[in-house]
Amino acid sequence: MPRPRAFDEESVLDNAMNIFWSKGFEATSIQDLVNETGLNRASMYASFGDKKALFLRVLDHYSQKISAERFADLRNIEDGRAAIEKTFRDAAKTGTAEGRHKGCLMVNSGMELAPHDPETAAIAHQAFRRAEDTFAAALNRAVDQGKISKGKNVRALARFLAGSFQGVQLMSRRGADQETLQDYCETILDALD
Amino acid sequence: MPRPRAFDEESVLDNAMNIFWSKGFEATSIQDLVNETGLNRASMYASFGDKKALFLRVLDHYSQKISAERFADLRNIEDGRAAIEKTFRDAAKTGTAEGRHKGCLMVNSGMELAPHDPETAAIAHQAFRRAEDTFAAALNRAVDQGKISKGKNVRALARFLAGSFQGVQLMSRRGADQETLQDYCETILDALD
DNA sequence: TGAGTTATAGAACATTCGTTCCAAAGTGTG
DNA sequence: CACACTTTGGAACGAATGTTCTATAACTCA
Repeated sequence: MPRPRAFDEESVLDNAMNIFWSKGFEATSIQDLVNETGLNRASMYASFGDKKALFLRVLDHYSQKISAERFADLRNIEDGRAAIEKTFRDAAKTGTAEGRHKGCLMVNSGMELAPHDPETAAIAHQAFRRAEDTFAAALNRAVDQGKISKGKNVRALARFLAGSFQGVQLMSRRGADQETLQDYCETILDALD
Repeated sequence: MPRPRAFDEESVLDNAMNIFWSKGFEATSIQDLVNETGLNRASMYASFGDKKALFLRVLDHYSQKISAERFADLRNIEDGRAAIEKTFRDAAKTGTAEGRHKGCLMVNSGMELAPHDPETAAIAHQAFRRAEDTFAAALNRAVDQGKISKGKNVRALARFLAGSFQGVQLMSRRGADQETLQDYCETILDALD
C-alpha cells in the first residue's frame, strides 16, 4: 500500500554514526547527515525524529556494533589475563592506525555532552559500568586461573582498567604517537602483576 | 589620546575561559561570550580577533593560570613520590566537587578539536608533553630519594602518569562518582610500587 | 578648547542552523 | 485501474550563527 522505503535503516545509522564519531554532536550539521547518508531531510525527520533523537539512536547503534566488538575478546577469551592484554594491545594498535584517530564515540560524547545533557550522561555512565563489569569478570577468571594474585582488589582494578581504556581512546583521538600509546598500555598492564 | 578601555583583558579572558571550559568550542556562541564577559561584540573582535583567535588566547591563558596551578605541587614538592600522590589525590578531590564537572580545558579541547584542527592538536600535544616531562622529573627525584625502585622505566611510567592524569579529568567531566574516581587514582598510584 | 584617536553600543550583514511543509512519486489492495 | 497510504525531493521557515559597519562617546595632548 504505502510507498516503500528507499533506504536501509542500518546503513543510514552506520553513516550517521561515522559523522558523529568523527566530528562530534555540535559540529555535525543536518546538512552533513543528509549529504553523507544520502537520505532526504524529510525522511530523516520522519524516520528518526530530530537531531538529538537520531544521535541517541546512533549511540545505541554504536554500543551494539562497535563497543560490542571491542569488548568481544575480553568476554570470550577464556584466559582472563590474556583477554585483558589483548583488549588493550588491540586498542593501542587500531588507535594509532592512519586516519583512525576518532577514539570512542561513547567517550567522545560523554566528554562533549555529559555536563549539560543528562540523557547522554546516563548512557555514557552506563557504558562505563558495563565495561567495568566486563573487566571485573575477566579479572575474576584470571584470579581463579592463578594468573593474577588473589590479594588484588578486583573491583578497584576493574575501575582502573575501565578508566584506563577510556584513556587509551582519549589519547588515540588526540593523536598520540604510537610509542607513547604503547608505553601507556604496557604500564597499565603491569598493574596486573 | 585614545579613549581608554573599559575592561580588563585578564578578567575577560577568565570569563571566556570558563564558558569554553564548560560548554566546549562549538557549543559556545559569540552571544554567550558577549553576555558572560560583558564585553561588546565590536570590542571583542577589535581586541581578540575572531572566535578561533580568542579561543587560542584562552587556551594559552588556561595553560598559564589553571594548568600551572594544577602542576605546581608536582614541580615544587621536593619529595617526588609525595608530589605525584598529592597531584592525583587533589585532582580526584576537585574532580568530584559539586558543580565542578568540567574536567580540563586542554583535554576537552584536544578531544573536541584535535582531529580536525591542527593548531589545537599541536597545543594539546605540547601540553601533554609538558605534563609527561614534569612527571618524569618527579619520578627521577623519587628514584634518587629511594622512594621508587631503580628498576623502573621512568619514561614509560611518566607517559602512564600523564595519560592517567588525563583520564582523571575525563572521568571527572563525565561525572564519575567519587568512589570510582578514588579507586581509579589509588590503583594508578600503586603502579609506583 | 578643540583636534585626533580609539573604544563603545547596537544595528545590520549574509550564511547557516534545525525544522517543517507540500506536491509529486511510488507501492499493494479493492 | 483507482484508491489509500507513505516516502521522497526540494523549497521554505524563522531563529541563530559569526562577523562587520556606522555613529556616538570618552579620553589625551597640543
